Amino acid sequence: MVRFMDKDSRSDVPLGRRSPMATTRVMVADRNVITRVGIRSILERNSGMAVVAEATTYEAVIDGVDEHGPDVLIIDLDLGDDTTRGLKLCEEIADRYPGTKILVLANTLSEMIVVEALRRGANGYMCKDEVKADELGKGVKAVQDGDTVLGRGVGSLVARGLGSTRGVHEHLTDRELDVIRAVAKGLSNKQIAHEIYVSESTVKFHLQNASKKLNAHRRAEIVHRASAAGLL
Amino acid sequence: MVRFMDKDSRSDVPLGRRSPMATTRVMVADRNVITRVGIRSILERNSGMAVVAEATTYEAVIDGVDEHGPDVLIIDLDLGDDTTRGLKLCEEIADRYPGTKILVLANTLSEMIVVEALRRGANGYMCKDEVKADELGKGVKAVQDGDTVLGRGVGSLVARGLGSTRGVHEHLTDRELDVIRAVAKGLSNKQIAHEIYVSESTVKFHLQNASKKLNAHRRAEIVHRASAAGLL
DNA sequence: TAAACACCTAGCCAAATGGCTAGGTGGGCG
DNA sequence: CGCCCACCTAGCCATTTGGCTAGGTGTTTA
Repeated sequence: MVRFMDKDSRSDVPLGRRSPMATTRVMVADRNVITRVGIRSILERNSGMAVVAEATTYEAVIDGVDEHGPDVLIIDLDLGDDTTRGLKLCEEIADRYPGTKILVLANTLSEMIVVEALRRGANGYMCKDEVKADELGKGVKAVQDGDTVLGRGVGSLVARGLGSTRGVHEHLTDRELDVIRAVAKGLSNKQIAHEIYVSESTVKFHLQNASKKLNAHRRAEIVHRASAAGLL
Repeated sequence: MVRFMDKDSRSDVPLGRRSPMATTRVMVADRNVITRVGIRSILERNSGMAVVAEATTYEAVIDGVDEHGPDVLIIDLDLGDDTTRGLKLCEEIADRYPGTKILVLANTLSEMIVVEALRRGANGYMCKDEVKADELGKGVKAVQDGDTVLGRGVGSLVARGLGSTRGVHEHLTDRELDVIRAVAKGLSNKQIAHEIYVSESTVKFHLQNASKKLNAHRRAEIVHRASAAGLL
């Protein structure tokens, strides 16, 4: 079952279905102290859950999950300078620790990232700026129950995306990202070619492919979209 | 006095200097519930301060300050779709309510925004992702005391910036921002000209000026910088 | 093994861009 | 009153770009 949390769909979330004594054990991964404290407060006070571990780096997430085996991992994919690594982390956790459900709590809302995260094993995706206090606890409970949760705004975004393009799961390759990052620095194709030791043609090739994947037609737009997706 | 919070300079913050009974009254403006709860927890539990009001929109900030007259306003400049409005808000608060000190707590760290905020009356600038739990309370106390506080990373950034370019306070005009936002959408100069009802020459003119101010040489770089500064 | 994929290269051409000079207007401020 | 500033326009020209077609390699995977 997939739960959308747009509008007033909150009423359909069945509360008290689970054994009331089984405290949900949560782990929080976010580089931001304020956010960690906030999540802890909300979860422990209002939902009777226990935050058993925290992490601020990609490495610490693995260690924490391994050591504490939480029921749910709330994670911000951006734990360093590379969101892509957060996605890989999702995959690894989902793979090695199937008992731990993953709820992504992101700063930015990008269709591409959402789809990628879900594809790689995340059980839910919510946006920090959109989520209401009570929704957080409900979201955690839902993913623990095995549901897929899409927070406010996320659901409609994905639905819209799925309708428009067939694949959508088209993610940028490493090389394409290299080129995009260079473009963001204001380099010309020639300069980029020189920087990454390939011909100018190759740079253009990667850029063309990236354009199609991001549905952009100008390098400025590519940079904008990549930036909005937290990719650079 | 300006306090930098890089490295281990925390030891030089004089604690207990103020009357121990005068509880600091704080107002928090941030669209993100988690952040609001987090700040409240940190401040009330560890520093004995009181969060007397919260706000999630630009309008509500003014109302809250007017009604509660907090000692310190902790604000995220990005309360909507336009960070520029947050800057104007700073100016207005500093102007009309000099009794309320302003501590900006930003998501992103951009030299331009920092300088602009301070120029318009903010008393401190900290970055959410960099700040440590204890620094938040100390920062609030410091701005209340009339000091200017620059959080970890912010101080060095500004110092570096001040040394490099003479002016730096060069901020983008409204029109330049219009054009940059259009560029980010992937429009050509011709399309932009049509969209904002000016000639193509004018679009190029604004872009050239923006290039100089942002020290960029290609539109992709302009978009990147503006994006990093939270301007689009 | 064949397909799929990331990656690399070449050339073509119209269109867009960057970098400049050289003008114009109206509003605000010392 | 000048002066600065945001804003608007024009033209020039070398360079860059977008979009295309048409190849090539090596690795992974069904």
